[in-house]
Amino acid sequence: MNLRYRRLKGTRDILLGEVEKLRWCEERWCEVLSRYGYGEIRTPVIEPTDLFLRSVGKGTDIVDKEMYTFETKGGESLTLRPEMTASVVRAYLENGLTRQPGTMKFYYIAPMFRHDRPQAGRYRQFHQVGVEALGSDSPVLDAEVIQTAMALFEAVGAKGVMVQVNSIGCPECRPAFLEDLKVFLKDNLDVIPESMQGRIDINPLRLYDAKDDGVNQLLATFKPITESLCQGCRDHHEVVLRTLESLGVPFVNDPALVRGLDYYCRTTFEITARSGRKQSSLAGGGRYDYLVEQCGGPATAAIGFSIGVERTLLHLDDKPFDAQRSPQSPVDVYVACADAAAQEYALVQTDALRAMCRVEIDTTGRSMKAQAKSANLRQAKIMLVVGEQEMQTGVIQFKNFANGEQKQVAGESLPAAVQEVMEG
RNA sequence: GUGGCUGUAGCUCAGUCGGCAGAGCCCCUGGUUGUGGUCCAGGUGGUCGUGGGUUCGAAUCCCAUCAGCCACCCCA
Repeated sequence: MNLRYRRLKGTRDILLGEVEKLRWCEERWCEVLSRYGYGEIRTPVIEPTDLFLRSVGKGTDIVDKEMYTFETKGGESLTLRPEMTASVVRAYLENGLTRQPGTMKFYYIAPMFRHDRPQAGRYRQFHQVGVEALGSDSPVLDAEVIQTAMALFEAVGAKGVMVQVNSIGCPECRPAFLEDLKVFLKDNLDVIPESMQGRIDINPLRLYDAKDDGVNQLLATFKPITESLCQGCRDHHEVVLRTLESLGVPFVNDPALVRGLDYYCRTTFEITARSGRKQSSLAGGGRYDYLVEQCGGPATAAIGFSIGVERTLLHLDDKPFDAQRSPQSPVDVYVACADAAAQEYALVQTDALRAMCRVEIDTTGRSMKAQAKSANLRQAKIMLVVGEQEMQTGVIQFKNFANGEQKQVAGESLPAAVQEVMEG
């Protein structure tokens, strides 16, 4: 068909079968998250551009080339959120939650927007399920947060997921490491592809992200960041690893793991799935003890993560749902109508049924055969037939699909008759 | 931003050497003058992604272009 309108690149329509699978996952995730003490938060999808510039950070791909940014008529620069952490911190401050006692724990399942080139498990509008816990600097919380992420995968039956953990230090110990790293990288420029050389001064840690073999081998010869940590970070990291071990969370300590966002400190982690192709990185997160303060609030330690919903679903291919099932919703009672007058009569006569079950009135004017076929497709338990004769007598044809029996039921007795079948 | 693959009916796809545009499913109608899940018969539905070129003749060959998918990059 020559379509006049098409969906935008990297966006998609989610039809009934997949919606049900999504909701199945979401219900489990909400349940798990509430058991870990999280409450849902919903924030606007648009925010001031500056919120992301300053939190996620210039020099990151997200800010430099992936944000949906536009200007309003008033000249204000707005951005469709590319991630959730900055919004949650903003909301935390804006709603005066800094004075709440204890740790504030938020979760979200929400759409994000990034102008990437789409591919399997990667969209321009995609969903993340994630958490943000603000108000505690305890390494025990780090371990609990990582365990929470793993629990979310387990809840939907994701197999073969593994955590990589690292510590990238704090403003006290990281600068010295970064200086050493820069010097080291510049001494070995010939090994580093030109496309990556620009990062050395802006964000040298990101070289660890490179999948270039030469760079990887080069960095493997450099001292791991975990050996450059200050005592505080070192102790913190040790407790995180120890607690994860006690919890039985499967993890590997990976000093080459960094995160692409600027605000992280100390604990960072990533969760990957073992699978041939597809997007193997399913989730990422870490500590951000300085972000709240940087956003104008009181010094507040915090940690969070987010999971890519689409790629997690992709990884769940032994799913309990049939993606090919009918895109039409199931009903309990299907009302076949002979003509327009019968439709009008039927709508009024069956109105009371909607208090107890799902009712579809066929207003297509097709043949009775076609209408009955649809009743079957919609998995109806009962079909009512309304035509001229029924309108005159006030008695409606009532067919029970389960046993094929058909009887006549007066309009006022319909609710009782339907209820009997529904309960049987 | 770079590379690979694919575009034919609503869906899944055939289409040989360049020679009438096809199948299955879906949908509609009828068999059953008002009744499903089985069956039978018939029917609707096409800018062969788009534009150009070669040719007596192009879905098929050539060029361009657009779209989709996949991979790199990066990320979730």
